[in-house]
Amino acid sequence: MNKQNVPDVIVSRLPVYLRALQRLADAGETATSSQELGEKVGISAAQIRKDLSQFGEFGKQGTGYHIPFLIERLSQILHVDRIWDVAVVGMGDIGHAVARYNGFANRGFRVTHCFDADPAKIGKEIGGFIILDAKNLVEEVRKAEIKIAMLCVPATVAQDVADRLIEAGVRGILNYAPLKLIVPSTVRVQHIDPAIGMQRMTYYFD
Amino acid sequence: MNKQNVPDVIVSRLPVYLRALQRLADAGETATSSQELGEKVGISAAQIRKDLSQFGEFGKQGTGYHIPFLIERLSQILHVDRIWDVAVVGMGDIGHAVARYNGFANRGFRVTHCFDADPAKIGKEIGGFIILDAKNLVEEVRKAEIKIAMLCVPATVAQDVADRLIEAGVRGILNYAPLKLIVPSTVRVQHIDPAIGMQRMTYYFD
DNA sequence: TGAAACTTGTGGTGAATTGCACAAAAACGA
DNA sequence: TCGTTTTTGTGCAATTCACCACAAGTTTCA
Repeated sequence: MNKQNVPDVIVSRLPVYLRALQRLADAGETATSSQELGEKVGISAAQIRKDLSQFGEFGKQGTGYHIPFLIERLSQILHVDRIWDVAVVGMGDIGHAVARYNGFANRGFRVTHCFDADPAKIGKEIGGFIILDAKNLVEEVRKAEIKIAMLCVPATVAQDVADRLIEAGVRGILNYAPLKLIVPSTVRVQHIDPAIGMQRMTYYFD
Repeated sequence: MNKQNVPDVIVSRLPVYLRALQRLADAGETATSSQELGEKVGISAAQIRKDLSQFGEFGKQGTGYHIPFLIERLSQILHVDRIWDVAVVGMGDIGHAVARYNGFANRGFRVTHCFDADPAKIGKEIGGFIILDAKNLVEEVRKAEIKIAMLCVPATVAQDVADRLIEAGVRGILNYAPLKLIVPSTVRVQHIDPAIGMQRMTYYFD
């Protein structure tokens, strides 16, 4: 259960397990096995058992895993047994889409703040939120105690905005800008770049 | 240069190198070193040299790498020394955003076809394209010889749409639906799920 | 009841990946 | 010209990671 000892590669798989379990639960299932779960997520059964064993003994021999219980434990481990408020910065096409994204429901997140620097956009409404002036980003994010941000600004200003988010207390950034952010080791970054995903596929094409 | 022998993990880093090199080129730079590139992408210099050496000797001792040449070679290796036509299926918020995404410019891709099954959306224009009827997906995709698709439909129909894309000749799918697709080994899938990215960060939060 | 069928958690093993260190080559400067 | 600096490509070592196999616990069913 010691956080220091769990490799990143294992942590990165836990959300995948959780997502599959929630789909099973939604389908009315109450029990599963490492075998079945492995087929759903494309990971070997042995791998799943070993990953989960890092955090405790959640299964029962002969029976497998009780889905609601495993969901509860994984949610606790991943700290999504609560709702995290999220700020979206940059209200272009991507920011617009993620702000309205309904895929966060029951997964631990909700967008509560949207920012943009463009005067033409400030004050407009998107998905029930008023777009706030990016000038007040540090102040607003700090006041709302937001720890997670989605960065949807152009690459040219991404590092600057990231610095200000961190100054405001943000500890995790989902980065849609096509560059690597330089952040302190206390801050986590996840990169999302569709073009990189596509280039990882075209390599294998003729 | 043998494709079979290059591990996936190395291939997955090449687009990251390419992206950083293109940024350097845009900034007017013509030369770089594994050291400098490593700092830009957050990967050790030795790792970068070893990765590149899988495909040839692109650098020169004492000098480093000539950026335009390395961009050219990496583009060839990743098969983005051409433009791939891309189909977007599902014109919800995400599909809308990726169809209009301008981050593909100069990275080997352009959206040419948009599909949706909703009669209210069919025929409407998005980013210069008319939304086509998903009923004709197989026929249209095959006719246009499209090999890459972005899947932005709800999870409930994602597998079915993926099957039809593959039937139509698609060999790579960028999947925004929150589930693992079952595909033949000849087809590549890249998953994009913002919630999973965020849960990979909250694990490390208190 | 008892045997057969399942399934977990884990020790051991082999493979894959990363990091280190250095020879060799090129550039630079005095 | 010649020593110093820079940098690549790579053999080797160390680490990390994934997989196999099995004892032990549980359920099922005759």
